[in-house]
Amino acid sequence: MRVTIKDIAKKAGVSITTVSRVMNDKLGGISQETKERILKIVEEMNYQPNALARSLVTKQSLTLGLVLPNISNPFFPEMVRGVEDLANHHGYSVFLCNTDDDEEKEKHYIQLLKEKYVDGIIFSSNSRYSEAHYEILQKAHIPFVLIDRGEEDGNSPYNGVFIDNEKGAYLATKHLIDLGHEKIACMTGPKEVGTARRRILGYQKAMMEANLPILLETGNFRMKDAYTSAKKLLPSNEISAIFASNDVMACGIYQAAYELGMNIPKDLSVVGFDDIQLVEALTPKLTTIRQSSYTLGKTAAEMIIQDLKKAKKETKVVKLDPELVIRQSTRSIK
Amino acid sequence: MRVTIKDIAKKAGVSITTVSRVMNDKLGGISQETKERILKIVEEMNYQPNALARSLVTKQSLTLGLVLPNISNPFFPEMVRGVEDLANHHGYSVFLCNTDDDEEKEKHYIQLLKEKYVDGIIFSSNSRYSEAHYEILQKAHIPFVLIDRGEEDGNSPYNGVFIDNEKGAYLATKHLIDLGHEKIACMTGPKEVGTARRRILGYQKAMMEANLPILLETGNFRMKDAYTSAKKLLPSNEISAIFASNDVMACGIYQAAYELGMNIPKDLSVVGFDDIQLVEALTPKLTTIRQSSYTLGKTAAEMIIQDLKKAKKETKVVKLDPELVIRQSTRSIK
DNA sequence: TTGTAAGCGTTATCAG
DNA sequence: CTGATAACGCTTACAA
Repeated sequence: MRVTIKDIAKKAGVSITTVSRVMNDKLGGISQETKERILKIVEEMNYQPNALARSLVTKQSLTLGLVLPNISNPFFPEMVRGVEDLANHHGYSVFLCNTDDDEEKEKHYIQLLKEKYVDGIIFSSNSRYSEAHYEILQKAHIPFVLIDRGEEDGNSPYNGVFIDNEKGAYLATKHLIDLGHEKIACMTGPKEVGTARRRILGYQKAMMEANLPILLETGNFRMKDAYTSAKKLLPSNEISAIFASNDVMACGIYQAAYELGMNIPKDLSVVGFDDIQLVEALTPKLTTIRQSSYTLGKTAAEMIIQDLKKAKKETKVVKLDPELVIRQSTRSIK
Repeated sequence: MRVTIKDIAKKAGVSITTVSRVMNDKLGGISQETKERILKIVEEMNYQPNALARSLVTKQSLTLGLVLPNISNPFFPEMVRGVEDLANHHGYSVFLCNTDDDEEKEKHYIQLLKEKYVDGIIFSSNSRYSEAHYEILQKAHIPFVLIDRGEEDGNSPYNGVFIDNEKGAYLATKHLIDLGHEKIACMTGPKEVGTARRRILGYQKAMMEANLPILLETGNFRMKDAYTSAKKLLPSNEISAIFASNDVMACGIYQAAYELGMNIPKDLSVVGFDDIQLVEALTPKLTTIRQSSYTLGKTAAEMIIQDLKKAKKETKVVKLDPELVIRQSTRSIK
């Protein structure tokens, strides 16, 4: 049996109330002497309060739920780390839930988290935008904040933290334009995915500003598809640069270029999006748009924890700025 | 206020005991009629039992703690996924804890997990083997299983799941030998790290069996160090193959070879270790040793959950078999 | 087939 | 400065 507050009280010859007070540093006013005596016994008996019992009465579990599609997707680990760091810093623990973008699993987890009495949920939903997900969340009556996905409708009625995807794509494209490129293709993600759409928008904006022709080619956010598309695209056009709307696709393009005997950046400049770790291992190192998923996670955790403290809730949406990281896959052709 | 068992009982005109019984499918014998009535009300009022309260009396939280150095390390996400999948399958949730290999944090988290009343802990400790970590765990009196790290002393007194590192290195080296290579170098990790040492052992075993000369070069498990070492090593020797004891170092070797104008696999065969995701994005694709971290996680979770069910505890150590994945970075020179 | 009541380990209220 | 005692939401003998 585990040591409980009762055991401490008995051994110290005081009431459990008193023990509770010293454990929680309640100002109540406890003589220095008893305080020290109790603390010593606590130490001796290696007593740790039962958080379950405590939460039952205080009505807060100091626990958050983190719901995301799949931690194995290289985008998420950093984000998780951000969440965990900040949560822990504020005394919160976090439950990790992988949904595989499956609505049934999402439902299941939200219910589970509710049973576990989490104080808040950080939620990254299915890529395909759907009100349904958020309804489930709403119904659970647990404060939540969306993360990464769900940016699409500007005036979101929910708390959220996102990356400014349009801006990122704009920066990437602008970089190529500034280097003197004119035939610049955009390898896109699936059109139904919000982040993919926003990136296309950013590309188009930059191209239109420079009065250059739009050239879209779909790669579905996948290495293989990007490889295939590039294999077709590159030989037939005089494209001198590609903006790949994620890094994984940039890898596919690297492969295609390699097989076509094209040198990057000599014959082809490439910019990616994400700045996932592997990108530094490529030859040449990939110039890309960094979206700090760590900051994303940290910000989301911060938001929800602050929210929990406040009485009056207000909806807040944060958009983080992406950043161009110039490495070796682009070159000036002026 | 949240709906409680009382609310349901009142609305259904029964005692809370009865409600509890239907919620838990206790055989007790409940009339079909009342059962259905209660279930309907539960549905209507969207009632979910409070797991905290339940755990308080049942003495089990259906919760596990997963303690690891850093989820951002590309080795872990898959492992986490394995743990989570299996845990969830058995109705367990998991708390994620990042320790950064810091002993203070480890202590902190173990205490926290104890407070949260987790039923078991899956623990991946500091690379440097130290009894201290395990003592802390022991003292918490929570069942635990070590994962990945801690393999070193064969007759471990603790439950654990590991990869057979020696065997993996042996397989890698043997593969190169079978291809006809004779001057095979081994790029090693830090000698103090157990996994690194075991991989050296495997390499040496294969080389000695074939009567070939040992050639060790340290790369510290890091890309940059491997790059530097390779840059020095490759020009001066007639090395035709390298076994890199992790994939990240293989990347460094790729870079060095590229800059030295050596073609992989024409001029140099390379085998890695880990099979991290990025490896398929390399050109040419890396031949490597796959250690299924997913299985690692899954097995660990399985072990601890089984352990929780049993009355008589017995220490168990599982060693998983690594697997050679042949891709395009090696070639026969017979 | 159902209900009463004790108890899980805490905190919070109120009294002294 | 300290202590009874109720309460949190649930499960589980034991009764009926």
